[in-house]
Amino acid sequence: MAAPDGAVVSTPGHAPHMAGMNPMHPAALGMAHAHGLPAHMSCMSDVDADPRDLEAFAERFKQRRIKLGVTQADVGSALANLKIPGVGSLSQSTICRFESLTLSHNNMIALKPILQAWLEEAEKSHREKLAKPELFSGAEKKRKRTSIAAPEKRSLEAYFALQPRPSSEKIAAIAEKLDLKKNVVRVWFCNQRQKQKRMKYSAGI
DNA sequence: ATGCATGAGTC
DNA sequence: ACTCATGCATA
Repeated sequence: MAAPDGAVVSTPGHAPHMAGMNPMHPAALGMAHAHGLPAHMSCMSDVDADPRDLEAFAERFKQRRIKLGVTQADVGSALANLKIPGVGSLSQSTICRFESLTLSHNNMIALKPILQAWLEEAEKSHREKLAKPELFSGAEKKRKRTSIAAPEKRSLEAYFALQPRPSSEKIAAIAEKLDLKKNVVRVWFCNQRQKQKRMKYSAGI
């Protein structure tokens, strides 16, 4: 259950990505600074939502979403109906991560205005519940998810602690040692690094 | 809710 | 080859 109704979606098999998160992303333009902070930081960014606001919003968002009896997946697909330029649908995963703040700060800031817009629309038309026509249900290619066993995972974490960015050669060596595909190891390191940058556990915020 | 994966944009 | 936003599949 993905693409709601091949409307704004350009590529038939894939939802539009939010290509590069520019500090001036169109979707993030509507939110300026809503707090009365005395600006005296060296670098001035128009779009600076501090973590408190994001945290508060994410929480209210989830609470109201549930109040409306809407699932994370519902929100994701409903976003396409907002017809916001450059904004298509999102997955349950992303909505979930937004609510739990497990996204990068920049990602949170880019998504906030979009989800805020949806929330307002949803609460406004609370009475007139619209039926979503589920268009396709074809049986497509199933991606398989490799599962790294605990022992291997522990080794990877140990390597990561020593060297978060191993060279290609090093990755190959690790892969062979753990009997894993080199690509699996490479992706694991990428994901591990990305994990460190997620909002909730990031230091300095 | 979260692990592994993809793809666009960069460097 | 990496980062970043994002998602399918699965626990």
